Amino acid sequence: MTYDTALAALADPTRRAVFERLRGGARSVADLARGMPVSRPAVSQHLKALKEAGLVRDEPRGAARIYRIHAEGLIELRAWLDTFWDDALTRFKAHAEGPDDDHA
Amino acid sequence: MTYDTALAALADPTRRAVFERLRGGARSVADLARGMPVSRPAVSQHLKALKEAGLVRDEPRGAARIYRIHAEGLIELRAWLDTFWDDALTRFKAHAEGPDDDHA
DNA sequence: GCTTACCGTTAGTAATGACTTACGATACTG
DNA sequence: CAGTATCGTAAGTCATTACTAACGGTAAGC
Repeated sequence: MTYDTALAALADPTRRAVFERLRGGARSVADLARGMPVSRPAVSQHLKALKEAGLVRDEPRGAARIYRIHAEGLIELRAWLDTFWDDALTRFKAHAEGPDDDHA
Repeated sequence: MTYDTALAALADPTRRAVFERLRGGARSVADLARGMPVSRPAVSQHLKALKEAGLVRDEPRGAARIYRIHAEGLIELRAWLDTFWDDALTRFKAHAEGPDDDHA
């Protein structure tokens, strides 16, 4: 999976809430949907998007499917964010050593 | 700014491309828009969204406005991502020390 | 085998967001 | 002061997305 699919998957507030609900451990769709302001099929659709983004994994357990967070799916996103820190740090060092040249 | 606004701001492919174009240094709207598949006002709108998310800053330079990346705007998003790593690490440790209990 | 529980998908609807064109405002130059 | 360059915004259009209701499939229990 790539960071752009992870970003897009996490951008939706409801989908992100579904994702965050999984922090407490693996849960079923019905379990997740309880207490949420949207219907169970909507939660199922969001879980599908999170799965396609590589952020969650599921496994069958009887008629239910148990979903859990797949933290590895966030690796690329985190690495991408870090490149901006590296940029800022490089720029800071260059500034400390001499005049800043904005355009490479 | 909060991580949810940063996520939403970066989720759009075109807006993210605008953001990434700024890695090379501060640039004007017209400069950024050159070579992009959308119009200059569209780039301006995206820059507005990035600014509201705290991801870029601008300054006037004559009739032009110069935009540059504000990496500090990514702090909260990075911290939020790290909490998932912390969760995974905690869970791994607990697993190594004894039976895994999925539900807290 | 019927009932219950669970869930993914489809089709339809409504809301949202991305983009464009046009326009007016600001800054700079001659 | 007129012309040029730059840019943000408004209004309109269109595509995309989130959500619902309904349905059919699977698994388990009796």
